[in-house]
Amino acid sequence: MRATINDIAKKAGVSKTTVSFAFNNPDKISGETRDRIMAIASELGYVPDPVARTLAMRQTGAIGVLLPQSVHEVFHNPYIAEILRGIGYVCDGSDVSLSILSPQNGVLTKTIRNAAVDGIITVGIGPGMSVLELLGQRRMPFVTIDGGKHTNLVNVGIDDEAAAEALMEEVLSRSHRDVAVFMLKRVTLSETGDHFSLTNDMRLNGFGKALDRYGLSFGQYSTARVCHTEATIESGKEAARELLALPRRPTAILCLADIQALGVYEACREAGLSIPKDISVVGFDDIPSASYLSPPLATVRQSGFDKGMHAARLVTDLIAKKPAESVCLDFTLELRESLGSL
Amino acid sequence: MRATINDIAKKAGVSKTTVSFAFNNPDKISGETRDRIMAIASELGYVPDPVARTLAMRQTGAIGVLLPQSVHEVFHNPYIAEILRGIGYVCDGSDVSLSILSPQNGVLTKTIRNAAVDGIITVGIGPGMSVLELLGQRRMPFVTIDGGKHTNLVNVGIDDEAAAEALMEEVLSRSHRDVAVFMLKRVTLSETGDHFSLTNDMRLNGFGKALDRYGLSFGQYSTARVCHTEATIESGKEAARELLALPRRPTAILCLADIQALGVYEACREAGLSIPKDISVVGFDDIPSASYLSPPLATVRQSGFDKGMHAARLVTDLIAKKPAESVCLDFTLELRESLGSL
DNA sequence: CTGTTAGCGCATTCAA
DNA sequence: TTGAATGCGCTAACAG
Repeated sequence: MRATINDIAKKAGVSKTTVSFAFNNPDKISGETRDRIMAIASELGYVPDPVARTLAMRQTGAIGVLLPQSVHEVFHNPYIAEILRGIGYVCDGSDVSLSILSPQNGVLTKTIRNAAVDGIITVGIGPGMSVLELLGQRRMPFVTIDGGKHTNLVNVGIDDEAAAEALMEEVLSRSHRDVAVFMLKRVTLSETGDHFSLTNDMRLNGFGKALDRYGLSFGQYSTARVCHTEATIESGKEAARELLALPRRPTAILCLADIQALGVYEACREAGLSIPKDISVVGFDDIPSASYLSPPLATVRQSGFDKGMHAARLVTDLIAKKPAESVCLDFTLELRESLGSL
Repeated sequence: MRATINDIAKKAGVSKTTVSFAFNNPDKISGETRDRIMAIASELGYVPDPVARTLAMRQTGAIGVLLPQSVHEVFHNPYIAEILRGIGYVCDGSDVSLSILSPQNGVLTKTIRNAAVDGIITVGIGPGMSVLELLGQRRMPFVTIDGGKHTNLVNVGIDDEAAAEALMEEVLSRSHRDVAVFMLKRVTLSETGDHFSLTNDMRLNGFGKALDRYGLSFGQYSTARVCHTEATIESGKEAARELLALPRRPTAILCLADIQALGVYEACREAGLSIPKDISVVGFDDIPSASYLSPPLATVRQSGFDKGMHAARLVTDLIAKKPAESVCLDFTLELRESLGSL
């Protein structure tokens, strides 16, 4: 068995308190006893148990990032990586570590109950979802990213509707009338069948507004259609393949995640189509590689790093019982070459 | 204050055990008492405290990934993301969660001591480093990724030396004689000034072997030079800029991380150089976007996903007291267009 | 099926 | 400066 604080105390002929002080409040004891204790500790390979420590101090020194996707999917998505990078930037500077909280057995409930963290940042989970109730039940400080606007909810995000509307406007103003939108598939969150689709819905609204101005609308028989896809290269490729095989293929594809665009590019290459001459492609997020593609990908730039950074600061404040308020960040259109005129 | 198991027990007129069973061993008590307890629990918003649970059960249900880089840097590197994806793949299937363990205050020592995890996977940390000793001191099961070969160390990696040698051979066989290698900067691990550079050194050895066959060698005045860089786009760009400004610029740049190549591409674009006509660029890792660049990046393909997956399985075995042995994975050369002949 | 009891390993208040 | 005692919240062996 591993040595415990008792073993050290006994061997050093002091009490547990003294040993504890040696590690946590060195100034409170004489340098001599401290040295003796530390020597014995290192001899016996003693290291204070983090869990017991956590229980006694009632704080873990970790924050969790709650994601509706599997861990496997999470690290597949460069945009989420950007968010994590922003969160990490704050963690690095404040001695807290990061826990990835993903569904266990496809369900988030258990994950939340078992999470040993001081606070949580959710990504893509909105109000009205049982998950957030559970968080409240645990009296867990939390901040949402892309969780939608809502009073008494601290959220970090952009105006997705406005961003989508602006993007679609650019597409339509270039005479495209036959467009396809790659939505992100909804995800099951708990046994009660929760879904997440907040930003998706907001963006759809935005697209709709712009379409409306041009007398267009989404629909089975219209020329604006929605494809349900995942935020992966493969899914983008697959969906694009289907579209490109249609007798009358769309002239523009809008991906709700840049990462899908990589797949679309490949599908176009396979089909011998040139971007943007034969077909236009636009994305959303502006992941790092977007501008390195050829042609560079037109997209909506929203800083995942900033989102993460703000969220991490806010949850840190919340943990310290300081007040925190929602943040709405800016977005910008990056109209690169992949979007052309008809 | 949050309700505890005692509050529930008291209010339900049962003992703590019964409440505990209601949550963990529902079959051990009558359905009736269970329902009553759960009703009271949800009424009082009771959720078993994960930390106390962990202390009592002596297992956290989490594994940690120990990285010598800051969290911020970690999520900047697509290759590490691939490793994490592999680890995540195993986690998703076995109900364990993932903790990112990065240096605190630039030092890993504290991180290791405070890590509340059942096992650890290190990335880029090798034998002879104090970090591993500390891990042993904590009796913590661990597996290294890219930690080098060593008896009594469970490691997952590839034959870096052979991979580097093969890569350099391809470059030299295409008549390049003036090559630059972008090494990865060493990193400080602890107060005692630990460094990590295992895979780097192995690869340098491999490069050297190939160079040797052509009568070349690294050196200040030779035509094979080493640049110390970080694994980021920016660092790659910066280093490339300097090289391209030289009176006699190299004809080939070898990046030890694909991500740097993105920066090199950009620097070449700025300088009006075409790849591979004016200069060749090769990488290492084969990150997802490598094949989407234009021209596609020549590189050494090693599967980060597989590394992560194997390491996670091994550490899981170790935690379960099962035996585990090192794994050496394959690599393959992806000789894409960015590598040309002189 | 349920209750009693004893830890799990450490932090910390209060006395000495 | 040090020590004894108490609590953190839960699990699990054992007894009934």
